[in-house]
Amino acid sequence: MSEAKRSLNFIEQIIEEDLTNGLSKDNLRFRFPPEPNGYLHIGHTKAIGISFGLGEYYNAPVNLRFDDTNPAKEEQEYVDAIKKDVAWLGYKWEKEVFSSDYFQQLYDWAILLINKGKAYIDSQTSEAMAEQKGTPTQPGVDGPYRNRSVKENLDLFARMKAGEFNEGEHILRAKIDMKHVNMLMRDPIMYRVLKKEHHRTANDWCIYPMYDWTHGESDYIEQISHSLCSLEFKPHRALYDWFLDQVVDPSKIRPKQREFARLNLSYTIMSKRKLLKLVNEGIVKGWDDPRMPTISGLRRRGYTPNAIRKFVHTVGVAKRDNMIDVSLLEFCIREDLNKIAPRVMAVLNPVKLLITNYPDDKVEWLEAENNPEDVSAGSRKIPFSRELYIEKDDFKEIAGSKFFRLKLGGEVRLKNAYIIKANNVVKDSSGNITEIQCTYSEDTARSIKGTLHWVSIAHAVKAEVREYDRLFTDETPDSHQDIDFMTFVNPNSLKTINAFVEPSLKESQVGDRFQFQRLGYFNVDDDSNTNNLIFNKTVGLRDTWAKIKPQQNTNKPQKKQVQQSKRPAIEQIKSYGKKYDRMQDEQREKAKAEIKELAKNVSYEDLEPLFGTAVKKAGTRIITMISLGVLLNSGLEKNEDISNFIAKALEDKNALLVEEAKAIS
RNA sequence: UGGCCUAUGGUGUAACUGGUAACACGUUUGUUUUUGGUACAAAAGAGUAUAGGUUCGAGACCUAUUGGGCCAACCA
Repeated sequence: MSEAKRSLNFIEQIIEEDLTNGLSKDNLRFRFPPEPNGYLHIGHTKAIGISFGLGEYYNAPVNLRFDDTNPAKEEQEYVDAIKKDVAWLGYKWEKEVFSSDYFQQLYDWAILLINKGKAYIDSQTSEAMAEQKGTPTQPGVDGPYRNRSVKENLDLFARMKAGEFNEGEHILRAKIDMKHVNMLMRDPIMYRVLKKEHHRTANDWCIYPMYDWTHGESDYIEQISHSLCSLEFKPHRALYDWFLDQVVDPSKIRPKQREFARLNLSYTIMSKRKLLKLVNEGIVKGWDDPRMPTISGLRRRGYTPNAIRKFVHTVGVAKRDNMIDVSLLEFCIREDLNKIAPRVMAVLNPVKLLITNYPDDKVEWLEAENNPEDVSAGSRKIPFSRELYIEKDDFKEIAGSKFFRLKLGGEVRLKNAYIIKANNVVKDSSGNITEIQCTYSEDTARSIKGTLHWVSIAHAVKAEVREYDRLFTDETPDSHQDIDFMTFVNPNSLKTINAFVEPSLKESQVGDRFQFQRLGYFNVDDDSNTNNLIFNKTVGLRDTWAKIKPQQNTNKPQKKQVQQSKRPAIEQIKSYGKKYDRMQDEQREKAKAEIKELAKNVSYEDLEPLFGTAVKKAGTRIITMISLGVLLNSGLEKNEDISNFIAKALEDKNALLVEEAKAIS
């Protein structure tokens, strides 16, 4: 399509470069390598979208590889769930493979390394080894077993495999460099003894390879050309390459690891461990609870694969940390559902409406369009009668001119039906409205500002509607070092509503998606059946009326501001300099006061470099002048540099600068 | 007292080998509308972390700072 001018992300640029440097397009191959220790979540969709997206773009194969090297945490249940989720997203993998498929090859290569003197058996406790490892700022030291003979290493390793040792007694380490600046290169562990049953290899092995030893070699075995992962693996790249160096055949494809920034979504957590905690502690009903950011949760909530793929694409790929607003996800799902979801009517919070001039026993089946965005969706019939439900929110006895809904003496259109006028209300003893009395008019051609949805009471079907709010009340629940993420759990994330829906919904099936007109998008929950209809609210409609109404819950924590206040005073002052000379008078006064306050925490050494600021950058020179004034006031002696700076400013053509200079000269 | 990564509107991503910043979301306004939805139109919002330098010209190149992130599991 319009690919020609499309700008490439940095990974695509790397691939294009490799292609122009002689890599054959046929050799392009990718992989998505989840560990089967939990369910996939929205964060994974980025990694999936990148690798599988590349596969689609270049028409190259993509393997689905389960990185199952730790039998203590991995289960078949997760393998099945992951396959289901990836397939549901609409991606097709070339091969389904497992790291455990390569256990024998990995073992053989390990022996090769031992023979080359590049690996040895260490027999210390993990504490002793950790101590020798040093810290990021301190080099490590060699351990006592580092120079064991090849023969002894071979013998010990064979006996490890044979199950002669208990967990923790011996491990196999690569022999690299205990003083390396990269801690991962300080003789990393390749194999440990683990007497656990593996979900695929059962008890065939009692030694298991570590991630670093496994990953690059697996990529190489599969001849993956580009191995894409998230940024936290950047430090592993050196080791990835080192392990590859030991076994690589130059005539074959040598995989390249490249890293991108992972996806962060506001108000949600992405850690599998923490997600598991929500499940285990019963905060949610399971991995597929519609409030969960898991793919299965989103699916149950009513999200479409299209919407999620669109979202991932829109988010883009780069290397800087990001925090994506949930509103973008919501936009993507609305956009998709708007095109495909049939429109129906449902009342969630009912109040009775009586049409006094409509015959008691009359029922009309009125024509209703199924989807204005899609004429081929056709139409259906809905029943209209004397007694209806409308939303409580859609009626007010007295209201201003901005209220387009029903008020006493006012007129409104009932969607797909007639125009009505409210004449009277009936209230109970405590003043609640129990009935609104109206008259209707069959002249529907008139133009009327408001249109309401409704259901006929006699025909309405009862249904349970589950409305969800965000699971956490904080924008970044798991990034507070002193506060546990569980304290931000929103106690009101689920609201169960007894609603009334139009009769055509009686036959709806699990998974069906609808737009409840004027309310939002809903789908039929997995728990639903014909006798007990249950809907999930996927997402509300965009609601400009809600913005007009006064709100209380929208004060977002201003992250940027918080960060800014932690910056050194001089940095904050500098950022004022950029715009100072362009500010409105009032703003400028405020800024000036702020600068004077900040300047109290600034030393002369901080300020001095700014004296050299280019002439054209008047703003910076002004804020420097103001800060200098504060310093002089608190006892700083004038020196030659200061005098020169002031003298030069006095001759400047910027009036503000001259003014500030005069003030302190 | 280390290494690596990173810094562009409120958010996310762009900007071909240097030519003063684009797209999407969000925000605001208007038009259309039997959904306060959708669609359409428009507006506001960034001197590209800071300072210095190279250059006729720097978001891009150089230098020095300053934020932020990652790295010490027999996890992946």
